[in-house]
Amino acid sequence: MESDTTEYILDRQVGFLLRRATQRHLAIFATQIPDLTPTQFAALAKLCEAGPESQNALGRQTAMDAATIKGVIDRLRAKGLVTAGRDPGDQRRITLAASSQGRALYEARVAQAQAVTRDTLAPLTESERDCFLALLAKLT
Amino acid sequence: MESDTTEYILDRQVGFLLRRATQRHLAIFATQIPDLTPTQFAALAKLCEAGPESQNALGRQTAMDAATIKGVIDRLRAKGLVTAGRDPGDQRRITLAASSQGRALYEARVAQAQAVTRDTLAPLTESERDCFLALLAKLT
DNA sequence: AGCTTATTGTTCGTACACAAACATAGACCT
DNA sequence: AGGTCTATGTTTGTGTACGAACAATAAGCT
Repeated sequence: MESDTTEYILDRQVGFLLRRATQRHLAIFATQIPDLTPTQFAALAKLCEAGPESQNALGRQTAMDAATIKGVIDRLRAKGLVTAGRDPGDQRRITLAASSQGRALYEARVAQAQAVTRDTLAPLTESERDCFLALLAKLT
Repeated sequence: MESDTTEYILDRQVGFLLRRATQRHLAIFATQIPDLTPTQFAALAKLCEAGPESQNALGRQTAMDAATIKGVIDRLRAKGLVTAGRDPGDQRRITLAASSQGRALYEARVAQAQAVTRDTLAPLTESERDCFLALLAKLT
């Protein structure tokens, strides 16, 4: 039996499906939380949940490289949601913390953020959801 | 029993996992196919598999909006992989086709492109793979 | 102390991704 | 024919993403 190894079916490639699922997810996120992007929310959430941190360390925890986290933090600082100061013990470090405004906004949006995950997974049944998340986590 | 509805665990949100899985996939793609990006390859592949098409139509088939597909096609044209001409029947349309160079490059890379999907799904077992792809396709 | 190496943050260049506003061209309808 | 609606492509602006190169600082080693 000759299998069609030469045929490339775009719609069956993981990358393509991942891209489409991400597109849908981003649309859902933008609907639920119009005033923050997913990465901005992730950074703010980490600062609120885990406390002050250096910029690079925060980037590592939120899976953003140094160049990316910089842009995200710049925008959060411009919005007054995050404050920054030099670390007295290490002159290279910038210590970041959520401002009171940032914390308030975070707390006001957590419920919607959880709704985003719910809505994104809505096409799946309860058990499919668990299965999907477990498998997705393995591809990290 | 009080459930922690207020706690937001980043690492359990679909969006975060999708982003990380995508990051890993992009890294694998860049290793296997350094001379094209995933979107560029997708556009080229569609043109090779499905034949000439208008720019917007190609965008729809590859899940890119008009602004995005334009940039992708501009870069493919700059590399000489895609040729473009006005549609005689509809003066708005740009008819795109893979050049002979483009077709040759595509054929030389299909095997690697399939390896990308294989490598990306490598952490999963055979049956997990099918399950995952089926569920992922539902979130589209 | 002096040298080396690693870490932190910045900047630049490239490439998606989408919203919004725009110009042009077809299609349709009365 | 004239008017409306839709489709096609372009442009601009904002926001991720990442690689590469860089300066400043810290840490470790001899």
